Amino acid sequence: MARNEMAMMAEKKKAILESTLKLIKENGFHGTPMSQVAKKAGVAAGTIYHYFDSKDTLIQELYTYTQYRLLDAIKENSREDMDYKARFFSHWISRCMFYIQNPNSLFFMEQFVNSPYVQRCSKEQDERFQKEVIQFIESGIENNYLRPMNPRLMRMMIYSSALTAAKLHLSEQLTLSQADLQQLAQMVWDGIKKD
Amino acid sequence: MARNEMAMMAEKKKAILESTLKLIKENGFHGTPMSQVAKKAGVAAGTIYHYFDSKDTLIQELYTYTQYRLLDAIKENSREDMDYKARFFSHWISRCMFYIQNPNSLFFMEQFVNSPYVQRCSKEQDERFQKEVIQFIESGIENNYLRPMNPRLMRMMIYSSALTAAKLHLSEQLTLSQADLQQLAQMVWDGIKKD
DNA sequence: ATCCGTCTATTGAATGTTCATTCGGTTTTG
DNA sequence: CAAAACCGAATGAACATTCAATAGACGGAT
Repeated sequence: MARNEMAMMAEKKKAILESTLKLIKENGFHGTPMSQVAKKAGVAAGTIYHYFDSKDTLIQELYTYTQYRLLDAIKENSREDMDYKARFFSHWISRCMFYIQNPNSLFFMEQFVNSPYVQRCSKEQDERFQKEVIQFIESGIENNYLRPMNPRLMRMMIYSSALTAAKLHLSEQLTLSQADLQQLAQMVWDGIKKD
Repeated sequence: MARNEMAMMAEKKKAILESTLKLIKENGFHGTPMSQVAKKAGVAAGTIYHYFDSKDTLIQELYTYTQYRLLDAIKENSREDMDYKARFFSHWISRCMFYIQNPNSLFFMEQFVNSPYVQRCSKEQDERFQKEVIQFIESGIENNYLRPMNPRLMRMMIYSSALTAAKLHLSEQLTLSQADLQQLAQMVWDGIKKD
């Protein structure tokens, strides 16, 4: 069993991260004591401190972990051979679906980015996550698909609409079908496209 | 000094609310002990409990308080005699400006709505705040200004874009001029208008 | 194959701190 | 003078973090 040594470790660390995610969604940053995280993850309280320096660190890492899972989900559905509009639709819908399918992640991220934690977080890391999307938007502007506009601003408009749609789907009974998502993506597209 | 009895009381209560707002923006829900709130508000810890049953209640009331201030700010700029598009622009820009001018409120509200507090909050109250906007949107659809679409969804799209723009303005150095706001409102309008 | 020593992973009770809330008393108001 | 507003030290619970002790894994020596 030499080879799953790492896997075992990763499993336990992952269990801690996932438990934290779920508990924070349910009870918020406050209201989720380390003791509960430990219990839910099936480890002792002390074990958490083997993997994370502190509660703050745990939460910071949880944010990074969630970001990666979101990016992976988006990339999975995108193909190089699609035209620009199709790639935009794919990106927007993937993002929205990820939020819908991972409500714990959604609420955690939202709490995180609006909390003082985010200020303690490195800017560089955030830049890295943003870069790809910004470039995609910039190329859209250059090639006259999109109206000329600050790419960061446009990026935020795209993000927030996906986020909002997902929240609405989750909060109320307003079930969004695949067709609804298409319509929404269309709406956002109409807002940012050239002409 | 008979007449400002209420005013005095209100002043102290208001001081508590405002202090809480500021501290939560800076330190989050956790990280703002009642003792600090008291200190910043210039009252004793016990006094807070004269006005609010508990910390939870304080935060709930703070949310309501903030909602009212936002609504007032929006109504102030809107006139009955404007045409539909102008009223939409006014609403969107007022909302965005309120967020920009009241960052404490913005971050508090965002933290609140993504926290478990909101679930303990009465649905009815939220409905009441929403009703006016929903009606405005419904009338827009009926009169063929807006594309037919679930008004709640459309409302969220409008909200989130204003919110997002304000966040961007506050977070980065990307200063949004009045012209930028106009352009953004235009962009949202293009997304929701008929045709 | 068996033992040994070392390193890592894990445990959970103990520690010390922080904080929400209480309450008996004081001041202010009408 | 009675009621309301206000004070702030005291209380007790909750919590993050520590640490001494245990268990397990691995490599190398026999």
